[in-house]
Amino acid sequence: MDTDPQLVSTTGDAAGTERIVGVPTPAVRRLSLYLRQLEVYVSAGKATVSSKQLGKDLGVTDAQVRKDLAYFGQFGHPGVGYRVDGLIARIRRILGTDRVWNVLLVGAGHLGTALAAYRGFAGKGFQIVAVFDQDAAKVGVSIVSLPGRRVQPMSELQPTIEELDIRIAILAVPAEHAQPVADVLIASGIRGLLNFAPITLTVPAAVSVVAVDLSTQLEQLSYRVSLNRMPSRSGERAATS
Amino acid sequence: MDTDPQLVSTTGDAAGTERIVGVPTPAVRRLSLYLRQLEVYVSAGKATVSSKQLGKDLGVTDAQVRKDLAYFGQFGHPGVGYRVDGLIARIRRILGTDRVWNVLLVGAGHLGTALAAYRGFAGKGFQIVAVFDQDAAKVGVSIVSLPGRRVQPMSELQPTIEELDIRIAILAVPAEHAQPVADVLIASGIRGLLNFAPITLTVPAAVSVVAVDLSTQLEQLSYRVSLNRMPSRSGERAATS
DNA sequence: AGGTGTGAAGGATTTCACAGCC
DNA sequence: GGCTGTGAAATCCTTCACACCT
Repeated sequence: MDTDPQLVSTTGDAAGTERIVGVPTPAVRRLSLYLRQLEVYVSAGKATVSSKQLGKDLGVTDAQVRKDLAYFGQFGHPGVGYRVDGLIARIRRILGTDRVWNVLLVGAGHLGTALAAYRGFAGKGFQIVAVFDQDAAKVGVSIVSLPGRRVQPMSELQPTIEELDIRIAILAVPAEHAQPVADVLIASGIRGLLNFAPITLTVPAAVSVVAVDLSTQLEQLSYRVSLNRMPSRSGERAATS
Repeated sequence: MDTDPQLVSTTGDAAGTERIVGVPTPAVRRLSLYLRQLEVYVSAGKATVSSKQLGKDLGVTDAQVRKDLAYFGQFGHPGVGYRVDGLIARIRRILGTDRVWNVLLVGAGHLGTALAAYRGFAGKGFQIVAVFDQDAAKVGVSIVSLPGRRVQPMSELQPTIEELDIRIAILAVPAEHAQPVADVLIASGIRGLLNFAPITLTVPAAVSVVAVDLSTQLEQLSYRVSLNRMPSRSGERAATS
């Protein structure tokens, strides 16, 4: 058996994600979309929505919507649909965002500072509460949008993680540093990593990694656009992702 | 039949991507990973690699690697493995990155400027050649890393797209602007969109969208980390993505 | 021995279609 | 009439296992 306790992490998709009882990984991904759309309904004052409507707005079949939700319980009302408020609360509970997660960011380069300033996390249950960088030149720089906080040196990682009870970290460092930094983060108690470095991280089984490789995403676009160029026949639906 | 020619685009995953003859969408995603890893081998001076090795480095089975590649042709040599250089060339050809794509960026905010400065695109076949913004205050600002170029007003979109033969655009604008901007881009000839706005874009069938929603990615992490908290039994592989 | 390519088997996910409820 | 929840069927994707090559 070559079952290392240390194992690999790939990009974009859960290659070996521990899957809970019978819930398909894609269903969990769609849950986030449902939530996002439901929040649109709230600002539109819509109190209730059917699987058909929700599916149409998201490019998914109505049966898919119902199945996905049914994996987690019975949230709907026959003849009526789903109560928007209630469903939002249920999905947040499922995703674990019915509370606020303190998030740590490593890497105060261009991408890192953009992420630190990103307005979208608040209200979604995530708050970047600390920023670290290996580069002494960046340490001490104050963080816009985090009044009073400054970029900290890596030496302060462990105490900060413990003090602020941080479980999730965003990795926005150059590829060469990503694995060693990940190792330190994990040793300091981080259980989930959002990795922007274009490498495959190797992490223990108890740690989750979600990878965002921008070049990889553009490659997928390139592939699809190249296909559409001289197609056998044009599809009837939009490419999505 | 309610088959609108206009249809929806979702996040993360190809909900309705036109799929070519028998190639699973996940296989195409992995192609990008294979390519990335093969480039690592090149800098390590490795001339040849087996599906077993490549798979191990990426957290994928060897059979999966062989299957994925076999969808596109016969690239390997029994008893030897795959020639690294040759396979890189073949995959680039398949993904359409055996040439350089001119890419346009809309949105010169925090994220947009970070993307414009991102070093990783060059060498992957992508070059950001123009940056646009609706905000008059941002227009005219010069772009670091694109000497001589400045942020242009939306009015110059169409001529620039035509002049530079641009097919792919990155959307880094606020959610409210994303759909209208996408519409203009498409009307001006863009065929592929990398969308960072947290909304589902509706686009014609001939246009491809790849979506990157940062909050959504964190939600997936939140879900997995929450699971690992009080698990029935700890898995034996790392969560990946 | 070591390795690819691939049909066949096995699993996972999606879609169908319908009973039951409002 | 409209809508959910859900077994069953269909489809899609991954893994097995082996013929064949070097």
